[in-house]
Amino acid sequence: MRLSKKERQKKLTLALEAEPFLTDEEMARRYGVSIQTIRLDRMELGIPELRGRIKYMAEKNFDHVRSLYPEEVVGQVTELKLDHSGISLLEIREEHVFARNRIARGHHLFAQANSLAVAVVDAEVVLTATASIRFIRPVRLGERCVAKAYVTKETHHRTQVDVQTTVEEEIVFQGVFDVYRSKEDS
Amino acid sequence: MRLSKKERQKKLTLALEAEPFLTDEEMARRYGVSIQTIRLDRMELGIPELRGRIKYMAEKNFDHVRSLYPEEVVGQVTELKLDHSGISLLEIREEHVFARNRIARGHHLFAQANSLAVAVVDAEVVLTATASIRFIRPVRLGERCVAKAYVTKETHHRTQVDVQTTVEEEIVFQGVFDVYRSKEDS
DNA sequence: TACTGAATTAGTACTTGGTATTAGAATGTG
DNA sequence: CACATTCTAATACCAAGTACTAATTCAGTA
Repeated sequence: MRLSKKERQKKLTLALEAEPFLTDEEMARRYGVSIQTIRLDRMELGIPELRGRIKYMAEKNFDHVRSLYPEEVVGQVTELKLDHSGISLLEIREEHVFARNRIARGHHLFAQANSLAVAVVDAEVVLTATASIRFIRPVRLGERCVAKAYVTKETHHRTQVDVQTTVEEEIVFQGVFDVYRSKEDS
Repeated sequence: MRLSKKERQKKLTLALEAEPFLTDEEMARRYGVSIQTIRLDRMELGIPELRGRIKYMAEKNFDHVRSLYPEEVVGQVTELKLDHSGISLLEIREEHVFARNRIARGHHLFAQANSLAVAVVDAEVVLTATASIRFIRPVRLGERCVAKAYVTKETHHRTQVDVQTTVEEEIVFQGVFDVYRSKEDS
């Protein structure tokens, strides 16, 4: 057997997220099933036909020009004491959450914490080596995440940074980052 | 006399600028001419058909949105066996690296691994609970990261997923994700 | 007024990427 | 084995066209 129905449907969903301009024919070819099967899949998943998807996107573009900027650093750094501590702020917006349940994807919280951990270390090259993290409770759309980082240990080429992220004083994320650094800035 | 050819064609051009989603039929109705006349007009003016216009807009929108919006699942999922394993691909591009040294920011590798770990788990709600990760060697601009995820343990509401990311067979990242799930799909 | 050329309309065959529906075949499971 | 699920096939139909041919209408003029 090639793929289970479920797997194919999941792949199909993911594929269409990345490439919404695929025809049923092309998808049938990719997964080695008939075009009818793909159509049944779309029915079950409630995915509209190609022309519908295209039109939806075109309309979104036409009357709702989006102006989102790619963030340079994840979160807004509000305080920074090099080699000591730092604070950053991240408000959870649409682009951070799962569409289904509006819960923030873990990697955004990680990204906030990680980039802060890297930012507090004062060196030319700073890279995360290892990290141990906990997502303590789900974070929802609209919540403001405050990440606080503290340098807890420093050895030859390593720095340990503890990060704690809170939403309204409640801890939602914890991480210990072991960061590698070299060519220390003076 | 209704309108001269020139006048009609000028109006038509303007109308389509304001409302690009008009069918030939609708335009024919508006100007009181036959559908064939409208088609001849479009030919002469080099205006593509409705579906072409829509698609063009959708593509513009897609490129625009995609470059600004973080992808749903980070990386391209190429294989997926639910509750068993999965593979995803991520090519490191400009937006993933530090400008200074062109080394990928850790959180992108994490995001690839994390979203893959979440994707392989077959349940309605899937959230990362904890993770323990290691960045084994820096990944550079242009390198192709292949993340392989395997489910290694399953308990009541938890699934453990091990992810290993390689670049040309060389391990660059390792992570153990402890994933919470609920309301299993039937 | 009849003629000419441009403009318009009509009609047919064909295309893409589907929907909607019915029916049958293949596969997996109790 | 029987049965259900899953998959494939086949047909009729649709929108919104392209491509092409042919006929008709109109406007100006010789």
